[in-house]
Amino acid sequence: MRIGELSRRTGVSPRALRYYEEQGLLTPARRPSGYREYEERDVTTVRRVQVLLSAGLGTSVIAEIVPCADDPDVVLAGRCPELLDGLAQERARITAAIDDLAAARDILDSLVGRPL
Amino acid sequence: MRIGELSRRTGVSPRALRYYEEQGLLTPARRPSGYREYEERDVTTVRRVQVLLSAGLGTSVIAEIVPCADDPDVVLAGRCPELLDGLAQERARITAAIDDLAAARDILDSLVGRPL
DNA sequence: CTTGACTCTCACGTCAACGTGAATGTCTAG
DNA sequence: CTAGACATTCACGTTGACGTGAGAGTCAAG
Repeated sequence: MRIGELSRRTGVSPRALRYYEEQGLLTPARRPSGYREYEERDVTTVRRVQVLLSAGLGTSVIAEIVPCADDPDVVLAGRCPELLDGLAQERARITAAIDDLAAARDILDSLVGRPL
Repeated sequence: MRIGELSRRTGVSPRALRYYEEQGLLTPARRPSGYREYEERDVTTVRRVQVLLSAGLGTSVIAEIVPCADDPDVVLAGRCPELLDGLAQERARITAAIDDLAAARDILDSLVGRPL
């Protein structure tokens, strides 16, 4: 499929999809015309990328993750052992971020007079 | 106290403190020399600002909140009724952000093979 | 009086994930 | 064959919360 269809099916702008390629998150084939040709699995990849981005992961980190999880069935992990450390760190970062948000929400609540 | 001490006591850079003033989050007095003179309560204010910033609130929103909570004892809320709506929205935003982060964390876990 | 730490005000630089044209080429339906 | 939708590659613009000098004034200590 071409970039427009992938864009519609994922809700991600063509510009963003080209940006993902520039960052190494996607590597679509090219037609003789230069048009990008995407695969079905790229739909899944793009969705996964979106979630990870919203989690605050940078494109460089995601670029390391994506190829390790290229088989959606096996979904496994031990494939890229050297990533486990980094992923654990990211997980900790996310947990910390959640805690921070909860703390900020508590502050808002106290400002509004809602008891903790 | 001057900007350096406030910086040390809050862990916030002088540049950031000047930025906060520019955004209306702080309004320190000035010495004849032009030096900023901060009060004790500014330490608390800065810390609160930090938490709210980390929660994703913009400086303009915080600028509206800070003066309404200037009395840390009264901590009350109804003082600025017109803010309640906005704050409720922000609260919802924070809650949504927490949910997103939790979802992303679950995805990371599934990638690592950890069961949900 | 001078040194050094501290402060001041511009004002441009940074980073991330794109948005937004501009100029041009490709494809497909009538 | 031609119009229109869709694609390409630059390349600069955006947003927020600051970082980073530059050039100059201030202040306490020796």
